[in-house]
Amino acid sequence: MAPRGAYHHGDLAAAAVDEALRLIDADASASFSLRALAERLGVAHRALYNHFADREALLAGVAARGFDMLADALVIAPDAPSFLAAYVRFALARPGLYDVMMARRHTAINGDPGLRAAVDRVIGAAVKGLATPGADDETQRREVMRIWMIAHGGIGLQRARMLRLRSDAEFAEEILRIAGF
Amino acid sequence: MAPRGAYHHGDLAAAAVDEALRLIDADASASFSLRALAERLGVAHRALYNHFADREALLAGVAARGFDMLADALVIAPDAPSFLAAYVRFALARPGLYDVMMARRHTAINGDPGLRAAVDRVIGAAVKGLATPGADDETQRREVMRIWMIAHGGIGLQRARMLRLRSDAEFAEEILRIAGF
DNA sequence: TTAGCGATGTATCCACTGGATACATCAGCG
DNA sequence: CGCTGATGTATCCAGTGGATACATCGCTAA
Repeated sequence: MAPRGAYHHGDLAAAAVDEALRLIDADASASFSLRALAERLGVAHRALYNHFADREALLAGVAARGFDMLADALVIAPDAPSFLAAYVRFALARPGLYDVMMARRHTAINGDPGLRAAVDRVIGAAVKGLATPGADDETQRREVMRIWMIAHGGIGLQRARMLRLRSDAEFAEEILRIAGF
Repeated sequence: MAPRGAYHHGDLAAAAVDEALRLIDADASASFSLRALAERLGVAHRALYNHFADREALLAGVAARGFDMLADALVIAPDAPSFLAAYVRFALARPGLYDVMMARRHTAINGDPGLRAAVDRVIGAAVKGLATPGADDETQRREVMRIWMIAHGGIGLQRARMLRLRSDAEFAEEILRIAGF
């Protein structure tokens, strides 16, 4: 909307999402305060409310950007095993962001068109990246769900250290075997 | 420790965990404040700090109780499909509690002996409930991980409405097929 | 050219939160 | 029977998300 030297700040909405991503990555959770975020942007904390209805709306913006980045990481996977590996790598590299993405509720996803579109990009990448030629649609759909469940569940359990594995590297190897690759 | 008419309140620690469970179930998240909890117990909010170091310690207590209840729900499952079904039923019936259980970090689980023991009860139930006779230990271990990943991941994706299924009932049916049962 | 309007940002306030410090109460043991 | 340590209370604090009122200034229409 405001490409260059626009008004007071430029494009505060985008800058806020950028900075929020940095803060989230920094301590692997979305525990930052709006005030800390605003201070880093050199702006009164209330200025953010001109672009986001509330904290939740800002996080929805962060989630949308996260799904976009995830889709970028997934579309280049040449086959199912590398697809799964790329997904796991993304989630373990940016755990705070992954949490924000996955914590968004149904209403948020369907309410925010940008967020919905980004999620759909990821789903599209999954359908293509996990396609098994010759299988009917129902089977393909189920295979996407199966891999996604194993990936998402494995990530959560590994992060909670419930699997008793020695390292993330060992986990990355193990999950491929478990998925049947 | 304080069985009957003990001191001022009786057993505030246990009562606090009970009441926290109610609040968590009520709005499907652990968003309650210590003050609201204390008020319901008829006690100054600071009294809780005589039993829990901080909010996180209280939630660790809640998580321990959650794992105990989950283990109770799992040990009676006669075979692998009913085990999976029971796990999913528990998590979808008490989403707030399930989140609290799964959000506990490595340090919390290993630091609190009660929590650790409760987690081990669940793992023990899984190993028994999912046992496939005649398979070697490594295979059994991997099968436990596979089902747990599918269950935990499926639950998370279903709750975020990422799977595009019509209802929790449909999900419960679908996940059994996906697990290969 | 300029008036003023709407978008953006600021100043200040509020109720509420988790947590800290200091003190009061009282069960049970010597 | 008096002391002590466990338990609970009173009060304070800085920090939080959010609200209301106002200031700034680019853009557009006359």
